[in-house]
Order: sequence, then structure tokens, then C-alpha cells
Amino acid sequence: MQQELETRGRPPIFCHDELVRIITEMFWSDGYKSLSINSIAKKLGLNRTSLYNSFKSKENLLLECLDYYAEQSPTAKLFQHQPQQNISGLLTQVLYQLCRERANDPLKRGCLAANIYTELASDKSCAAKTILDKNEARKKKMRLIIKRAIDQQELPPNTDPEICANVILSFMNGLNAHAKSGATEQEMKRMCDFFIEKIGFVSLNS
Amino acid sequence: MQQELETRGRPPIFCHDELVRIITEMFWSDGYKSLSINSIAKKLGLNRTSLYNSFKSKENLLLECLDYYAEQSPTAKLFQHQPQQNISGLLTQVLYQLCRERANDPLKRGCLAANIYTELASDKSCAAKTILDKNEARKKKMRLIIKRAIDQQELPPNTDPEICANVILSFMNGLNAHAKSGATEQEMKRMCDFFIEKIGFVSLNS
DNA sequence: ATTATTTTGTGCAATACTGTACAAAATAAT
DNA sequence: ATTATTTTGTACAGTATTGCACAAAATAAT
Repeated sequence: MQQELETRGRPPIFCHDELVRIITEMFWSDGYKSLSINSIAKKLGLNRTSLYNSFKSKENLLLECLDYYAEQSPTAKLFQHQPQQNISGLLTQVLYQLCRERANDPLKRGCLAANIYTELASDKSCAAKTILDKNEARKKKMRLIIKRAIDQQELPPNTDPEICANVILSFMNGLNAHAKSGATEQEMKRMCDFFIEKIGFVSLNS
Repeated sequence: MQQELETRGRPPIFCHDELVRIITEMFWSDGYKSLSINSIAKKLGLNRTSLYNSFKSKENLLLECLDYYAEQSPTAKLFQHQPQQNISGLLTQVLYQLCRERANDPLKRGCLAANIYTELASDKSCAAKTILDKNEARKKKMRLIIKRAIDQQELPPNTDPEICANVILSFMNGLNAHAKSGATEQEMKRMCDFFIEKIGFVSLNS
């Protein structure tokens, strides 16, 4: 009685996760409805059936891509940060990272999640709900960060954490939109500088 | 030899401009690709051919809708304002109007132009270009307004008008996105209050 | 070698879309 | 009444889409 080392059956010609990464880029470029399973298969030199076999359906494929996107997205990475650093520094890092990634995207695609939500919100699709959930989680995280900033006296004690968090997130969404119309990294960074300064963070170690 | 009073031929069963208004709402709800000429005709009790006859093509129909939207949009109406009023008051008006319209839309559709641009930017469609142009004009207008605010000493003299204008427009775009996830009018207005206060307008007649 | 299992490839079904061709209907001008 | 003109309605062409059924191919376990 021997231990199974490899999966039985004909081995797939591709790596599932690698495929998710590549197709995420495609959805990012083309949107959901415009990108057919057929064209994905053609571009990757695969058979359409292989995709249906590996991913249950087109919507399921999108969901996997959205999960991957959320994991590796700039804000996600930086929100995990739990530094001793002051909050204004953290926020600057997040925003600068966003500027870099968005402005240096030659296709000016903006935010995948925002794009897909715009496209699918009216369908009440599963993907739209997923994005809303992730967005809510992001709001919650941002509120916590703002609260910490108030505690650390980087923001005035009378600041409403929820409103402040929403304003910052709205500005970030606006930055995404701005990038789509072709703004440069420098221009976007200057907008961030302006915003952070005006929002009135008091830097601790200055 | 008699003067023509009415157009010859079988009279159309609908009014072209009225149709534009109604179909604008449909594109706003459903997006471009999801809304077929067929379904428009069905909903309006028309024949598909009538639509092709009155509007050259589906894309042409969209362009007419975008023009109509731009004319009646909240920001367009208020940007035409040329009041003696101070700029912070004008800006508050614009933003509040945006909050009202966006939050009270039961379908939470956000901004039609932004939605369509998201959907069609990668196609390099005519509609996407049109939206970019209108957007550029809006930026220009906002820069002028900010310059006036600086002249009127409502903003510090060292303010960069372009950056400041971009930040405000980005925030507005962010508000649109925020509204799509279901924010209330009150919540959005409080965000605007926060933003306007922080941006540091000095009110003249206070 | 044989069997169980998994992926691949071909072909099909059902549906939907845009745009056009052409006849039928409805109206103004003659 | 007849004619010119415009809209309407029907039918069709051409294309694209998702998803499924089923046989062929490829591999691990026996």
C-alpha cells in the first residue's frame, strides 16, 4: 500500500494559481462582460473546456481573481502594517504606493474592484456583493487607524473617526478615477501631499 | 407654392429628445453593453428598427445620452453659476447638490459618465473620448474657480490652483463611488463639511 | 498490462446581439 | 386621387456567448 504523491489522471498543462494571476490582469484590462472565456482560452493557447473544468463558471473565475486582487492590492498590503510609526506616515506610504502603482500602469486601468463593481452592481451579482463586503472591511480598518491617530494626538480629539475615514477613502477612490484619465505619478503625489497636509495631521516625530 | 409647416411622411410615435431622456436613465442603470437595443425597444413598446432609424447606431445613441447627461448634471448646472457669492459657499452648494442627487437615487447608480468611462475606456471608444474631453473642461473650470478663491483671499496665496482643483474633483469622484455603496445623504454631507473645513477655506462674510 | 482518474479536444445546443433589406403603413404636398 | 416621403414592422444575416456531452489522451495506482 503506497502513499499517493502526485494526483492521478492526466496532468494539467497549466498552474491554476498562475492562471488566476494572468486572468486577473485580463479582467482588469477588459472588464467582465467584454472578456469572453473564448478569448481568454485563445490568448493563453488553451481549450475553453479546460477553463470550465478548472473554474466552475465564468463568474466563479472572476471571484477567484477578485480574491487574488484583494490579497496583493497596494492598500491591502499596507493596511496589514502595524508599525510603531505615526499614522500620517503610514497614510502617506499607502497613498504614495497607490500613486506609483496607478500612474505607472501603462493601461491606466485604475482599481479592478471598483471597475468590476461599477460594471456589475446593477446585476446584484455575487461579485458585486463580494466587493461591497471587502470594501466594508476596509472602512472598518480605516476607522481603527483614525481612532489610533486620535489617541496618539496626531488628530484633534473632536475628530469624528467615521467621517474622517470615509473622506480619506473617498479621496483614494477619487485618486483611482483620476489615474484612469492619465495623471502622472508626480501630479498624484502632489495631490496626496496637499490632502494630507490639509487634513491636519500633526506629525509626532518632526 | 405653399410653405411646409410639418414634416412630411408618417409621423413618429415618440419624441426624439424625450427618448434620449428616458434611455439615459436606462444606460445609467444598466451600463452600455448590458443594455441592448432590443430591451430598450421592448420596455418602451417600440420596434427596434425605429430606434435604429432615429439614432444611427447604439454608440450614437449613447453619445446623445451623454450630451444630455452633461447638460443637466448637478455639477454642470452649478458650475454655470457666476455669483458674487464666496467660493466656499459655491463649493458647498455643488457638493450638497451632489450628495442629494446621489444619495436619493434609489438605484445608487453614481455618476453615469464615470460608469460609462469605466466600462468603455479600454475600447478606446468614441464615448470614452467624449467623457475625457468633458472631464478636462471641468478641471479647467475648477482651476478658474480656485484661482478666484485665491484672488478673493479665501484660500492662502501659496495655494497651487491645479493641485487644489484636482484634489477637490477627486474627492467628488470619490463621493460618487461612496454613494454607490449606499451612503446616506446626511453621511455624505458630513463628509463634505469635514472636507471643506479641512481644505481651509476662509469664509468672507461670516 | 490493466484499471481508475483526470484533463483535453471536438462538437453541439440554446440564446443573444447589432445592423440591414424590404415591404407595409401613414402622412404632407400636389 | 396621386405622389413623395417618412416611419413602422417583419425577416434575415452574421457573429458571439456560455455551458454541456462525450470521446480521446495521458498519467498514477494496481
